Parts: sequence; structure tokens; C-alpha cells
Amino acid sequence: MAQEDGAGTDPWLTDEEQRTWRALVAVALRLPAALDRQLREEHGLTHVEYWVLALLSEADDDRLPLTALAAQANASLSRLSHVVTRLEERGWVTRERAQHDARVTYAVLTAQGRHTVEAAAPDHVAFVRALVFDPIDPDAVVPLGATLAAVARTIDGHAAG
Amino acid sequence: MAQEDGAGTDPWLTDEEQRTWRALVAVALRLPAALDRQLREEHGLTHVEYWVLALLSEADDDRLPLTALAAQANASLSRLSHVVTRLEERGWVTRERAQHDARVTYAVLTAQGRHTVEAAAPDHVAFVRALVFDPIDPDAVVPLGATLAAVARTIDGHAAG
DNA sequence: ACGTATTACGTGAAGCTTCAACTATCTTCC
DNA sequence: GGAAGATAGTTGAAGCTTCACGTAATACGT
Repeated sequence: MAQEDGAGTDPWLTDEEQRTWRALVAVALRLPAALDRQLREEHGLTHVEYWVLALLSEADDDRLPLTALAAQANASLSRLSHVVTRLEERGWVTRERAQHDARVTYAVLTAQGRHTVEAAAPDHVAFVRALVFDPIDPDAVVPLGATLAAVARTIDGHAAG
Repeated sequence: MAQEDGAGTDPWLTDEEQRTWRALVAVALRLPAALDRQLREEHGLTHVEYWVLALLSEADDDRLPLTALAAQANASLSRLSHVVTRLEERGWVTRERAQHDARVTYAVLTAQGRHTVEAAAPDHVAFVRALVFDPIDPDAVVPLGATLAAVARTIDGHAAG
């Protein structure tokens, strides 16, 4: 592609930005695939499924409204609904309508579901550590998180706005 | 999930790592979706399709072997093969067998293909800037890239090894 | 030269995600 | 209290990706 360095308002990326951008895309595309592979091979779960179960296992009373779950799992509501259906079919989650508002549906973790996440968690965490935290400088962990959080917030704003 | 802080070898994440991990996953899951949406709405392209066209537009003689293209596009060879088929159907890319080794197939950018990427590039770059570089400190760009590159290399190693 | 392993790519089926409705239930505000 | 709009969730179809397998060509060891 022609990188015109013409009249001022040209929004092209600098070389440094270009390099950072490529690294970010590489991670954004390969990390989910790697996580899926590990969880699938070792525990028969996709990454979203694991993440949903993990969020429920940390929630009060083992339950969360689907909308809240979707936001925390970085998924669309539609996607989450399909995921919960699959988890329901495998007996790891059930749906319950809320009393105070009949529009909201809770996804509730079952005992079997809890057993599944807790079995998968140690391997998965070890994998995450090997993939992400082992190769980077410990001093880089906090800045990395802060920078990425800013990006995540911006993406969120664009999706909402 | 129970976070036992038990006997030494427990591989759980620290709170800081946990936060960074969540931010990384949030970006890794939302960024591709956001890029897809922008390119789809404004130019009828998926992110992979754009990326492939962009890589070809920068390559010598507008062509790359499918394997090289897959690696640079962070895609599996199978996925890339499907993508190239779709691009071929739209007249943006053609396939050519290599003379020196009949196993390799080049993906070659057509004039129409070049026109398509060049039309999409400015909008896309502006979007990337808005999403990633505007919200972060300019001084954070290089460290971010370095850290992510280390992670990308590690993921790559796991995929290969 | 010849069998074996490796590399490059293609393909169809299965599975997952997105998209575009659509239903049902509150909330607001005259 | 009733209409209009907002909110929560569901669903089926279409599209994309992964997976598993298959084919063809080349490199390697003896």
C-alpha cells in the first residue's frame, strides 16, 4: 500500500505504531485460538464456555443475569444465549427466571458445572502463565494491564455509542 | 473458584496478573469483533480478508505463497485457503502455481483487489488509531509492542512445538 | 533408484458466531 | 391507565472457522 506522507491530515501509522499494531493483532488472533485448543483437548470446553462457568463460580449464589454475563464474558447477548443453551444441555448450567423482573433470566451453575470448572482451572491457569506471564518481564505486568484496559474501555465505548 | 493459597507449587495468578489477564482477554475478544464490524459496514470486508489483501499489496510482485500468507495473517492454512477462495470469487485475488515447486500456490492480488484495499485502508487505519492509539500514552506504544511481541512469539512456539 | 517422511494445499462436514427479526416484560409520561 | 419506548432474552438462517482427512509433490536416507 502506498504510504503517502502528504499534506498534514494523513492518518497513517508511524513505524512504531505499525509494529505495535501487528503485535496486538497477532496476539488478538492467536491467543483465543490457543486457549480454545488447550481447553478443548484437555477438558472438552471452548474458551467462552470455560469463562462463563468461571464467572458463575465466582458470582453470588452461583448465578448471574444473562446480560451481565455477556458483558463480563465479552460476548454478545445472542452468542451468550447459545452458549448457555449448550452448557444447559450438558448439565452444567440451568436457567431461572428472576422474581423481581420477569424479563431477566439467571444462568445458574450446577454442582456438576462447578466440578467441571474446578477440574479445568489449574491446567488452564498454568497454560495462561506459560503463554503470557512467563515470557514477559514481571515489571511489565501492571503497565500492560493498564494500557490494555484503556483500549478495552475505548472499544466498549464504540460498541455502545 | 476456590483460590487455595496452599503449599508452594500452586500456580494461581496474583491479583495484578488477574487484572492484566482480564484486560488482555477483553481486548483479544473484542478487538477482532470491532475490526470486523467497521470493515464490514464500511467496505464489505472481514478483517482477515482485509489483512490478506493488505499483505499482498505490500509483497513483491503482489504475491505470496499461501503458507507464508497464513503465517503473516495469523491464520491456519485451512482458514486461509477458504478466505482466498472467497477473495477469488470476488475477483480480488487469483491463484497461481509456482514453477520451482509445484506444491506451492501463490495468492496474487488483482488490480481490482488493490483498488479495494486502497479504498478501505484510510478508514480502517483511522479506526485503529481511534480504538488503540488515541486512548493510550504515546510513551506506552513501544513497550506495549515489545511485550505483546514476546507473547506472540511464545504462542507461536506452542503452536509449532 | 526406491520407499518413507515431510511439506503444501484442498475440501466437506460439523460447530460456533453473527445478524436480523421477534416475543415478552417493564418504564415513562402524558 | 394506556400508548410509546426501552430492556431482556430467544431463535433460525447464513456465514465463517475448525477439524479431519485426502491428494500431490518434493526431500531424504540407503
